[in-house]
Amino acid sequence: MTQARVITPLFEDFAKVEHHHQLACQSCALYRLCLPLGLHRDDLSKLDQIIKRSAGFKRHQILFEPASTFKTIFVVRSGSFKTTISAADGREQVTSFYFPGEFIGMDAIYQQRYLSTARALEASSICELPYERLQEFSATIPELQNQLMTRLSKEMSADKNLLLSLGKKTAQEKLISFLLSLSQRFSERGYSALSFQLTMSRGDIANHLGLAIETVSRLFTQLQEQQLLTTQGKEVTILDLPALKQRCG
Amino acid sequence: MTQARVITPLFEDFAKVEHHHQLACQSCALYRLCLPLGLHRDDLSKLDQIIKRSAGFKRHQILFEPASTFKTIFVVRSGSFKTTISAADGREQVTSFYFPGEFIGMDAIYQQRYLSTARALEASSICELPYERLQEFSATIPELQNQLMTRLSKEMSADKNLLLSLGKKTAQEKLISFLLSLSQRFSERGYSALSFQLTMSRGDIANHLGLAIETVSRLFTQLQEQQLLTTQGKEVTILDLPALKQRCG
DNA sequence: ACATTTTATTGACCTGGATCAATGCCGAAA
DNA sequence: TTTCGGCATTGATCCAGGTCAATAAAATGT
Repeated sequence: MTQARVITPLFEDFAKVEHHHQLACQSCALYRLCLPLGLHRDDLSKLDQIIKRSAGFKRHQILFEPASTFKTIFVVRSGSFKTTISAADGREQVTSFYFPGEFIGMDAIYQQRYLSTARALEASSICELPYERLQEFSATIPELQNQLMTRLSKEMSADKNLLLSLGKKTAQEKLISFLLSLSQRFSERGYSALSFQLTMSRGDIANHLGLAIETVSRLFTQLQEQQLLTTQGKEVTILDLPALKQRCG
Repeated sequence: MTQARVITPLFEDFAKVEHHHQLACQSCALYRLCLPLGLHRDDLSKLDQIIKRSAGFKRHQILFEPASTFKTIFVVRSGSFKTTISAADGREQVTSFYFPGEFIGMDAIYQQRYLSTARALEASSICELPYERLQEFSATIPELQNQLMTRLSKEMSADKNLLLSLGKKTAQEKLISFLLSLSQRFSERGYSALSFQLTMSRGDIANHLGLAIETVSRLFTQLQEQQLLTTQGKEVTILDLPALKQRCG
């Protein structure tokens, strides 16, 4: 709870955006993490004009589903999202979590329709990038094209690392790898690397890592007993980062 | 063995390439599956000039490793490859298999170095696409840029589907899904969808699917007992495709 | 503030697939 | 054609993590 207070200010920065939908990229708190990074001033203002800043999403609200046709890549502006992919019989796999500055929906470019379902994990807002316009712009702005390819490639790298986790790691290694990846991403966003709020449920984490909820719960208990971290509900505080890094495989 | 004879002709088409390294894309047997698809005649000949057709790779030969710096995207011309990603302690996960017309190394764009190791599964050959030149060309050939993004997105889709397999499917469902994906890809390449040679070992399959070799072996036996397919060593013949599709989850 | 629902924890027990251990098979080298 | 070394198959046993069941503790709505 003490930590929640530390985190609040920046979340509020992002949240303010909801009251200024047409806030320019240049003055966005996410600038250095987001698509426009490295673009020239005038290219940026062109880009600015095609970006639609969308109104807020409520917890559990759906951003897109496999049914919907692909037109847009989404960038998280505030809050967080998860994507899930479904088997024919309804079993779901949580494929990724997305935080401010991250792109959602890039797997839809091939096939021109979304492969997964994206849902808000909390009150969140996004920017919409119309993919066709983005493509047009890319022709004249090489740096934009480069950014898009890099983003695709980055998500692919993350997916391949998750494949390694799911295929070869023990339950404890999976959870530790996951927490370290969150820690890394939070710290890139200016939050503490050692203490953060999980915006997803235990169920989401378990599903994402191919584990049962009960196993995740027991692992948290176990990691606390080993003095590696502490939890209070959704808050995680890392006590021994080096030890965790050493145990993630 | 009878089937091997059916398959041979096309493999030979691809193999001939090794004796004509500078064969133009326009006359390549893979044209309709490959990057140049949809490019105009003159754009294509420009692209042709930057592509290096490489000499043959032997079975187990390494195409690239994580140490090597990224300069090139590879396209399989004949044969097949696997990529593996390693944990700190040496455990490896086979992340993908690649067949003619498929792109290897796209996860290296972000970070500008290869994340994985790529090895030939059999005698194989490739085309090298220098990434920087490709980027330059993309600026003037929108269709090329589109093709690249689509390829990235396609591999990402495949990875997400594998995540679903690894995270939520039973051993049998994993193997069936894998075989159906191979069947699909072989048929796209003009081979039989119902009878094909596995170019990878049981060990590679097991590793890829997060299973033990013994489990894969038992599953093949089991699927044969259920009259769903037959195997003779590396050759698989699907007997009941609808039943398999129904059992893959 | 209270009731209701959802989410998390903990314990007892079970099982799918891993591991260990032979044995069989096939292809390359001589 | 024989021998050798890596693959593949099959059986016996084991265990990490799943499932089932009961609380407990948060969220959420009224």
